[in-house]
Amino acid sequence: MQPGSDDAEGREDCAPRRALELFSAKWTSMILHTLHTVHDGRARTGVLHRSLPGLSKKMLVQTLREMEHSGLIERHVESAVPPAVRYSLTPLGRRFVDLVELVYDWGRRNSDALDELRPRASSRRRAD
Amino acid sequence: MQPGSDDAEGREDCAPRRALELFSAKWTSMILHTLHTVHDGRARTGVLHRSLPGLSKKMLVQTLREMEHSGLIERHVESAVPPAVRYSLTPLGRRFVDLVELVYDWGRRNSDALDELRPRASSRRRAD
DNA sequence: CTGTATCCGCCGCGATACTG
DNA sequence: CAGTATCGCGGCGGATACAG
Repeated sequence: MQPGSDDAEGREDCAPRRALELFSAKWTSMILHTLHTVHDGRARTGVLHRSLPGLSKKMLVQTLREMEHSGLIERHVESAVPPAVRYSLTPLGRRFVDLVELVYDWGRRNSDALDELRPRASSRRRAD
Repeated sequence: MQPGSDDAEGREDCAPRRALELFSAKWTSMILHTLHTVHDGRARTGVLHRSLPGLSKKMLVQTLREMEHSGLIERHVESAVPPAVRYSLTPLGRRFVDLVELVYDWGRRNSDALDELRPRASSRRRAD
């Protein structure tokens, strides 16, 4: 698929597509959720990292960069030595978190249906 | 990260996590959206495929399998020769589509903020 | 503490060919 | 038309080492 051509079902839906992309990023939603509910919208890198056990440092930083670039969070350097950096939600980030929380709520409401199977996205060997 | 240990911030949040996984699957939401809004919740494979220009056949079928396994859709073989298969939303699928539509709406409402930047997930060489 | 750079295995995903 | 199998590449993401 060429970079010049559109990718799927027309351009008029590109904004919703961007919203889906935000959710597709593996850790974005969880980082935002943690930042919002655990740290009240503002936290230092290390603290955030410790709140997300399965997340490697590399992915944390990389995702934070993307989130910053997407306008979901802001990066504040509070001291240079020793380095102290805090990340906080932007207005867009706060609006997106609301959506993320809706997804979390949906998951909780449908936990019984979701627990019944193992979806195991991709590369499954058998439907068993 | 070991398979035996939990992966992030505890198990009590596994259902929300599953919900996020559903969104993380690249095409699931769009297929569901198309199936729901364009085909009224029920469509044949080829028709669905033609409604999603950027999606390869392989990914379509693979994603449909996963969605079926996740309980979002049902597969109906309506005739064997020539093969005619239809996919339709399950109750869970219908509930999930509602959520997907919320995300689409959110994207449309925030299209101005989303259009201002190119998030380009991963492997970016420069911040602008 | 915060962040970058490099190496590298794994697999997501498209292209192609084939079955019924 | 619906689906599977195989190959191949690009990049996701972990581990490690390094810098300020």
